[in-house]
Amino acid sequence: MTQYVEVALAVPLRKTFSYGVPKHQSPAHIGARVLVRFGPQTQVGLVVAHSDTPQVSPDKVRSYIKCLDDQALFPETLLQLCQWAARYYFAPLGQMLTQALPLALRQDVSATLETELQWSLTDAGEGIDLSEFKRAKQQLKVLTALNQSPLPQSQMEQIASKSVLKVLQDKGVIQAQPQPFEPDLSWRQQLQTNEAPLTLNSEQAIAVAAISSQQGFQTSLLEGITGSGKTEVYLHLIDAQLKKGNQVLVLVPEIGLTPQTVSRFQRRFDVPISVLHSSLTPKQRLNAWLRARAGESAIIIGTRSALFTPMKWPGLIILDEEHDQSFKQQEGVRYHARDLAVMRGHLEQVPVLLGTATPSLETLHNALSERYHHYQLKSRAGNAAIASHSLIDLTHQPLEAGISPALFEKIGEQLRAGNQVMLFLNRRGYAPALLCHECGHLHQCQRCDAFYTLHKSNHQIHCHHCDDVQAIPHQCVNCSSTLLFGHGVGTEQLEQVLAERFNDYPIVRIDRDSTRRKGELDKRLKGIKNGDYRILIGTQMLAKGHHFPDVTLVGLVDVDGALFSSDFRAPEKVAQLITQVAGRAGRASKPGHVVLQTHQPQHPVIQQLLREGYGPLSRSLLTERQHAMLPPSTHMLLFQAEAHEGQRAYDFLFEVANLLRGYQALEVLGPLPAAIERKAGKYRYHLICQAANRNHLQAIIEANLDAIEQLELARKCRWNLDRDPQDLS
DNA sequence: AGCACGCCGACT
DNA sequence: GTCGGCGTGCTC
Repeated sequence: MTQYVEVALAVPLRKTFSYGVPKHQSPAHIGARVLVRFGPQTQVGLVVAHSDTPQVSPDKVRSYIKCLDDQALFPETLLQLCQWAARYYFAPLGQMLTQALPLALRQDVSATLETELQWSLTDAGEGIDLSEFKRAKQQLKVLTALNQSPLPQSQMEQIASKSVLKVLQDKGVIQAQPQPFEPDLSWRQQLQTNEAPLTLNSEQAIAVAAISSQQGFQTSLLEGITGSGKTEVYLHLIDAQLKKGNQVLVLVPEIGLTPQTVSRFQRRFDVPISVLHSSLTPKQRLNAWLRARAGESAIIIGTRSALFTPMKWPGLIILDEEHDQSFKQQEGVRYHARDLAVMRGHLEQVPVLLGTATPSLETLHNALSERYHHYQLKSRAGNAAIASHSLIDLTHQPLEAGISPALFEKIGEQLRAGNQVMLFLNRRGYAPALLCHECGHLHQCQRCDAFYTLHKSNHQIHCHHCDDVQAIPHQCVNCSSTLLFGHGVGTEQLEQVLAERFNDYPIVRIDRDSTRRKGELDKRLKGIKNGDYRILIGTQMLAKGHHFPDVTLVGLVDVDGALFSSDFRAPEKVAQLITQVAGRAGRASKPGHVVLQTHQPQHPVIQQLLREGYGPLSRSLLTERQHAMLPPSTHMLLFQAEAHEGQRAYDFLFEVANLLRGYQALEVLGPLPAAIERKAGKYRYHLICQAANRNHLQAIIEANLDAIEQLELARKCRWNLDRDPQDLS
């Protein structure tokens, strides 16, 4: 007999809470929401289990106030996914569920689709004599229309104004009733396609044939150079699934979810598509979620969090640009959507497809060890040429805004030939520091171990780490000199210098500052496609998701900055960026050319990338990681702690290290200061744990988590766990 | 996390 | 005298 339900709540406590079932009610289903009193507050929680013994003495247990859903909110597989993720990421289940579910479901409202009101005649209205309304033309129009058939609100508003409807409603001759939601599932009966599919080349055809014949759960890596037609493979696989009446979930990087991406799917399939992007209101998000759950959305496209969208008939999960870092959540439960997508496929028993031109070493490792199927697309569809590369050695070169004479020369050449030119620099603002020319002082943020970035356009200096903004000082804070200059180069300066030097050619800049306004990014990208601009300047934002066929020259202004980052993933990420950028440019008739500026032309990563390409380089990097005992051949867990009083954070991690130090299977490094030791006034430290065996890591941490949480210092600093950290900053 | 309770400093 | 600062402790 079920007397109690176990409820997961949105609190950072690694446990569930027992509640009683209100009298004369049957217990809420597992997966349903309940409204509960929790301490002095009322919260919405999710029932995750039934039991007949509460976790605390029965006199402490309260009953829940009411049940909000008469059935489970989502299929059991999704609850299992969240339970698995909570365990894997050492996170409270309630917190994981909170991140997975639409925000609107945390309110005390029923999870049903908003339905439209339907207007009809009342019984009194049916028998009414229309001649009474000869002089009320508007009212007559309404009554005549409804005499034919009931009409939804949207159509009624076309016929007459709200006030007219109100008058008739008050007379008791017409009524408005909510229509029950009926999902439109017609796409499952007869699949309508708009555009005809393209003919596949043999590599594409092999991948499509193999993947579409997969039964149950399989993971495949589709490694295809840019322009090799990965999307066409996706579209063929989606087609096959839709024909079977199955839904397809497509996950894309944050920046890649543009109207153009969605329209590519809409042009091909005449089916309902749900798009889950960050600018939806909570209500819109819930609607998209409910339509997917009801099976109405044939295709669901979204970023990281769309991974948790329920599907009635799941058929396939596609994760595009698998290597993209935006799939890793960086707040709350730090899950990786790629890894969870694979787990979801396993739980739902559907195939998972990871596509990219530049596989992450994690995925490559799985593919090479045959855990994943591996399909390669090596030729560019439509015979588009692969961009050529060259290096510019910056040593002893005079630079202007970081650009060498040789690069200026090439830019001029291409512009005069009527082509577009694209320049990358991964630093926004005018200059990454403000320098005093008399005493050499670099203006530093008071709250961070970082320099202010100079933003000339809005006359500010801005700390990119804590968001502090100040007016540009007139005098040096150290020596009062007025000779203050920007030190180093950012995209804003690059734009200014190029605009002066090539003043005949329109220029566009794409970075976080220039695209802050909603719709601005899309507007600028459209302008580029249109040929409105000839010089394109941007940070990594520009490298993602878009092909620019008229660009014939791509310049990476500063490769060294990225290459010499302290992060062990830096070489992998640089190689991905260079390869991705190269793939964005050029077309068959006008091949692109990529120029890398570096002070280290002999750097082995750069050398191998240019000579052999990303494929061989990534395999070498993988071997190096294995020798260095770094992921993916080992499993990593990062403890991060921060406090205003740095010693507390350090001491906490020191005690954690002491708890964990005794295990053979676990290597513990640190505590070490974070790359930026002080950020927004807080001191930050890291403790890195590594294990060759992930089950050992799991077991050791699980065995010690309670003790860690109970450390006195645990409450005196802010700390969190990051499993499989992507970024050790 | 949120919220209450509680114990010390600067204000009408 | 009280308002309010945030340290501490608890939530079925």
